[in-house]
Amino acid sequence: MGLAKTEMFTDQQNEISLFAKVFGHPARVAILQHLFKINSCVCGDLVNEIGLAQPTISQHLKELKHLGLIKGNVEGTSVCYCIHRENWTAMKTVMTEFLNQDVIENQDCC
Amino acid sequence: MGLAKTEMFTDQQNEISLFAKVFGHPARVAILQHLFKINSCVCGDLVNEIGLAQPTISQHLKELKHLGLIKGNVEGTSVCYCIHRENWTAMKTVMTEFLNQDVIENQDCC
DNA sequence: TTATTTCATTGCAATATTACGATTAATATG
DNA sequence: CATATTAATCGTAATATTGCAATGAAATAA
Repeated sequence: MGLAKTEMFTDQQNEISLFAKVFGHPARVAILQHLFKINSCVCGDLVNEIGLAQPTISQHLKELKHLGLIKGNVEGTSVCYCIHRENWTAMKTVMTEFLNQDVIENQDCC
Repeated sequence: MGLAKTEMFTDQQNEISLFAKVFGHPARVAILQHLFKINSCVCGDLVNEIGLAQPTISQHLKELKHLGLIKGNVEGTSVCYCIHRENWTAMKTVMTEFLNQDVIENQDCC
């Protein structure tokens, strides 16, 4: 049914999977890396930078904004985007805790 | 259309998105957390533990195994699963580098 | 006003994902 | 042997995702 049964899982598990899902497309990874790299707002050149059509980029930006990872500000006829640093840090805490579950060596039994 | 244009992105960007995608479903997050929690192999009770049907769990396990994050070993009529700790650590390096991009405060311009 | 620019939205086609019933394969047990 | 147990695979339905052409909305420029 193409539909995750979220009610069977904890809020934490659903939150982790939502953050992970938004990173699950290379275009969104590329957009975020570019925003970090220029370390300020980007106005307009993301379409040239990434190489997908303008409506496609706009859709990816919408998803990133919906999760709160970026901010968008209208600036004349263009819109400036940048990382939402507070929310990024909060997301990082959640994801890092998941990734850092104890990895005890020589406990493998398979 | 329904298909990511991976050839437009770097290997690193594609790798990050592949790891993220597998974490993009709460059932797979729950499976991994359970494997870490018991800190050994689990034989069979994942279906009871997670609450989805057996073919569904089997499919999620297949994806985790395909990415190398878990190991499966046949043990009589059942199969034991556990975290592939080496590969988990390698994955963690890639993901942590992505998450830890510099977050410099007071640089926001929007 | 009439372009022009920039980005969002709509609508659609192609593909992917999720879930599970039915079945199969493999091993164990009586 | 026959039967149970366990998990993978097949097939399919429902839904989600991706990508873009066409269009729309809002601000600016001529």
